[in-house]
Amino acid sequence: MELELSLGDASSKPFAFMEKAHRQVANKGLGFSMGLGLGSAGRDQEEQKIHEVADDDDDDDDGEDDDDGRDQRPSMGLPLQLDLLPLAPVPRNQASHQGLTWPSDNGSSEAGSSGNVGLPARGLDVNRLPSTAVTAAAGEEVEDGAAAEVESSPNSAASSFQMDFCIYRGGNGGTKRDFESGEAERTSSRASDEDDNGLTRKKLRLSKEQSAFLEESFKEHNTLNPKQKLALAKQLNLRPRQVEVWFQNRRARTKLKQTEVDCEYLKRCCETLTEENRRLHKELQELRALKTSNPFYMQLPATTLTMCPSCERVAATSTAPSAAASTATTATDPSTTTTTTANRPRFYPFSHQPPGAS
DNA sequence: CCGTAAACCATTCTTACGTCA
DNA sequence: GCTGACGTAAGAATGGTTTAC
Repeated sequence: MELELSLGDASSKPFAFMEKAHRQVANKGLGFSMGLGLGSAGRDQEEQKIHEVADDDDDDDDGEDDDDGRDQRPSMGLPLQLDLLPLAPVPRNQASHQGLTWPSDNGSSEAGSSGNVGLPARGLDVNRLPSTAVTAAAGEEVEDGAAAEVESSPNSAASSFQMDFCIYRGGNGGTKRDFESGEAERTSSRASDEDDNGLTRKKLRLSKEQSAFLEESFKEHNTLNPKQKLALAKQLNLRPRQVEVWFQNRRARTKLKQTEVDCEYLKRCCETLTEENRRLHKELQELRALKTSNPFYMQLPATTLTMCPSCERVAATSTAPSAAASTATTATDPSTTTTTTANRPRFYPFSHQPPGAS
């Protein structure tokens, strides 16, 4: 589990997707449902559709995949639906979303266009290039030397934050996407190993402020459209590629954590089913033994087995089978009489309360 | 069918941190 | 208590692949 970082006050309105999630809980009463696609190869084999609703843990945002059609590939196999009760609803993150605005598809919201919007009010502007670096970057991209100038104590968040924004690539290490982004390219740590003096190592990590802001953004949308990406990059003074990569890695972490949760749940299911199987085997042996000792036992037609309305089990006693069946039939609603085998209730001849039914 | 963009995935690499001699 | 080597977890970044359009 991760600690959530909070920014600003805690009185902000919950995010839209959380409201949606709560509606789902209210309407369906499902807190956790999971489908497993079985029988198909490749990625569909492990296709999982997870909706973990109202979970305060930050790895719960898979529901946001609904925003993006990519993850909606239908499972090829027959899905196995598993449901869990909803977790105790905890007030969703206490973080403020002040200033976090998302550009719509038509670009109506220009979150990053103004220096007064969003993080700059919290001091992100301090991470802009120092004057020397800006000067160096005026005609060309900032050289590694500029980053070396500002390198300071790694324990200082502010200083590292500033440094993060001052590390730029020398200009030849960009990927295709970096090139296409047209942004000043920050150096990767790999490239930075070949420093001028070979002694300094550039910081790779994003600052806490940047990560927190990205985290908040991820809670809002776990995928980005190009405009959102650009706006975030502009707000955080990062390359769009960095924002893209951060979201990709964040989705991967979310998926990994969810997979771990699913694995634990399936393990418990497996244990339960194993126990059920063991119990049924034992029951079958007892029935066979009983049949051997009393050949007339279990000669009743299936239509005489009646569902007990209280425990939803077939009513029966260890007394004379015909009498028990007839009394049970007359004592219950005839509509509960079981005649099919497709949904045949379990038969517990030795106790009214099924094992483990507590 | 082909090209492109976006997302995913596996992997590498860096950094921070804990442990221990 | 301090220090450096070492191991490890977390996260940033990369290249290849898949998928939708």
